[in-house]
Amino acid sequence: MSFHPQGARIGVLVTEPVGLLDYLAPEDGVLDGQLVLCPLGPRRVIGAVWGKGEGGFDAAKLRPVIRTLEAEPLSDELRDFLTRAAEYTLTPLPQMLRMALRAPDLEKPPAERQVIARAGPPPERMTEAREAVLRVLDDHGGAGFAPAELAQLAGVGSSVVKGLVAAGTLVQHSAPKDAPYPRLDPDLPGKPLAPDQQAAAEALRATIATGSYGTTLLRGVTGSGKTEVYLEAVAACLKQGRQVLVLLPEIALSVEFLDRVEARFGARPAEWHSGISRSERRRVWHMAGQGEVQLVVGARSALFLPFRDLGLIVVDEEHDSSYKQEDVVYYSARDMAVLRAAGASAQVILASATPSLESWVNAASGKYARLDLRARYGEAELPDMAAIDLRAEDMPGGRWISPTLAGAVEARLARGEQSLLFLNRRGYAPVTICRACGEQIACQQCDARMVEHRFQNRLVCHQCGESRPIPTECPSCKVEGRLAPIGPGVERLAEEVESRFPDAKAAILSSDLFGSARALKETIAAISQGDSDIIIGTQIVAKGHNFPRLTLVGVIDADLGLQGADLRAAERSFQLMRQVAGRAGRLPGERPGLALLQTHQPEHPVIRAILAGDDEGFWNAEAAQRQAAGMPPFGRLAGIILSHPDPGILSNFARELASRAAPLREAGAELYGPAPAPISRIRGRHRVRMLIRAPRQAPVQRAIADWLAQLKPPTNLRLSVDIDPQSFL
DNA sequence: AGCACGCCGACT
DNA sequence: GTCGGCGTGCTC
Repeated sequence: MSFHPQGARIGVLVTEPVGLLDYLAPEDGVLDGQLVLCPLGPRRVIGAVWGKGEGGFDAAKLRPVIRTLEAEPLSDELRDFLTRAAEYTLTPLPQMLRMALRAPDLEKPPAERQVIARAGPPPERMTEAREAVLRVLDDHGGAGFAPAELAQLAGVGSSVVKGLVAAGTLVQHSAPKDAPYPRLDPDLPGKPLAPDQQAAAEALRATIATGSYGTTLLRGVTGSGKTEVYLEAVAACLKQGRQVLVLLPEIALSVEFLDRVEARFGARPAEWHSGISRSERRRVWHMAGQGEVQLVVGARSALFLPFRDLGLIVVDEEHDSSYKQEDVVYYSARDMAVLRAAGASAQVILASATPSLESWVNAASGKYARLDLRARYGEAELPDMAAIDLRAEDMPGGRWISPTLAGAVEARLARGEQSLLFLNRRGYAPVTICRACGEQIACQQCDARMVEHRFQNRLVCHQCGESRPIPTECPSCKVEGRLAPIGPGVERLAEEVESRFPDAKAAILSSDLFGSARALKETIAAISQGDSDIIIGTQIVAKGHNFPRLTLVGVIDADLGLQGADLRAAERSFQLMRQVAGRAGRLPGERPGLALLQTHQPEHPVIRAILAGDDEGFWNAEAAQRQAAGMPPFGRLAGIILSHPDPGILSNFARELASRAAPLREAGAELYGPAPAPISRIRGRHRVRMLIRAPRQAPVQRAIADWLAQLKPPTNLRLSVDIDPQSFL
């Protein structure tokens, strides 16, 4: 971290897209990483000192930095991380800096507040009110209360406090508003651990002791106590005096988590997410830089906090798709955590019951260490599972419930138990075809077929939400009355249930059929009370609702997620099927629940793995398939999205780009597209996308940068690059 | 990103 | 004749 004396030429990274600019160091000089206020045209902007100046700019035109800001300089570690993250994600460095400077009022001096402290002897005239004030102060060890706060706690007016200050008993002075966080005590005893938890905790403590980088995949189902285990690693890291970051996918989880931290370490950690107040945000940011916060619990953006000495990052529920940011900057928090930890000589713990394939493969190859926790007592066991081979069933057209499944439903009806029929397809029919000309009605904006929603009497595009009334004549050949719905959605399935089980009470759970979350909740509550005999649902039923009398789950089309262009289809399908099947419960003293999967390919590896409850087998099969296809994590993908208000300009530019793919090919990468993006138009901007696939070791980022540098995009064209996209349909 | 400059249409 | 639309270009 070098020092630049006054008047020296320095490079300053500003958050404007212009990026690195040269300035003259201000009076008293500056350090690398220091935050400075700079003149930029008529404006004043914040930047970070980024080494010596480039030197290309006319020395006579250099302007001096206005002043340095009162904040800890960004560490070499953080600046290095931002640089590497920018290169990895192909994000402009200024935008990366923006993420690291997400604290309010950086240009202002540290906020202060007035606090009261004891200063002299008791006042000559003591009153009841004055005694109350002094008692409160003494009870709290003379802690720094604000005047109003103190008066309120003592149950007196603020004039009493003022009077005591005037009498010299108390003194009012200013103190920094950004107070350090209460110390966590890692020496408090943790919960007693079972032997396998103990062993895992010991292994994690050993990785912390190395003081260097490493990543561990911690596998454990809900209830296996993985939180207790990684809290032991947190304790070890805190004992070393290093900071810890715990990333959680949802804020909702954090309240419970904060309580657990408090129970374990005696105080609450700092929080960082979109819901915290301005002043709290500022406090966390500054305290992270000063090393006055030991543990931050946060959303993915917490990865960009200016930690002084980060020793451990825990990514809880590492497979969660919300870790992949897909709006302003495209990045995967899991990958960025590893990147940051590598530069900070910190450890990473990826915790999950169902790890992503990426992490699983990294663990299998030895790149990550791996620890497994078994389920604890009291966990629901998986139901009995079996496939129904649809090729061997009598399935007349327009029917989707096989005789075998129907028989199982009848049996539950007879016993007064509930059945769940799962079909992950909203609406009545996914395809509407013209029997005269063969036309399938498609969305005009998207490359997708319109889905009939009979309750709303409309055709709806599930990509962009466009809808129109159901026509009676074919939009292509204009023939009347030959349009026919093909295939089932939950609404159509409900129709079949009604005709086959006329005496049963059925309920449909589909996200589009409820106006509000509350209406949905009420329906779910009613079902839980046993109001329905047969529940027909899309994937919203997978989300952990508990239906106590539900003993049968029938998956109408287990093949649905297996094919398709999306590379994560099987991965998601596996997790979804496992979750749905898990809804089938055991009644007290009865046999386990039953899950039946209707399929045309019972020998499919994914189906077999689901039936066998064989995670290991599934991930092996999935890994082999992705490897054969050269898909992630064995190959690399990048998605390019181009948008422009004018479709003509957009497609011309996209074609131009596509025709100059030589730099990509030289790096071993292939370019696919351009094709209309899944959402082909957003707020008046047309969108197309391209996909790049490359071998794992190929220098993709470099190749893409070279490729894009060939053409200057027309004004108003927006281009974003998504390295390692999660979905690319 | 802002902010200025600059070059063409509908108003006092 | 001017006010103002937003395309283009610059900021150390």
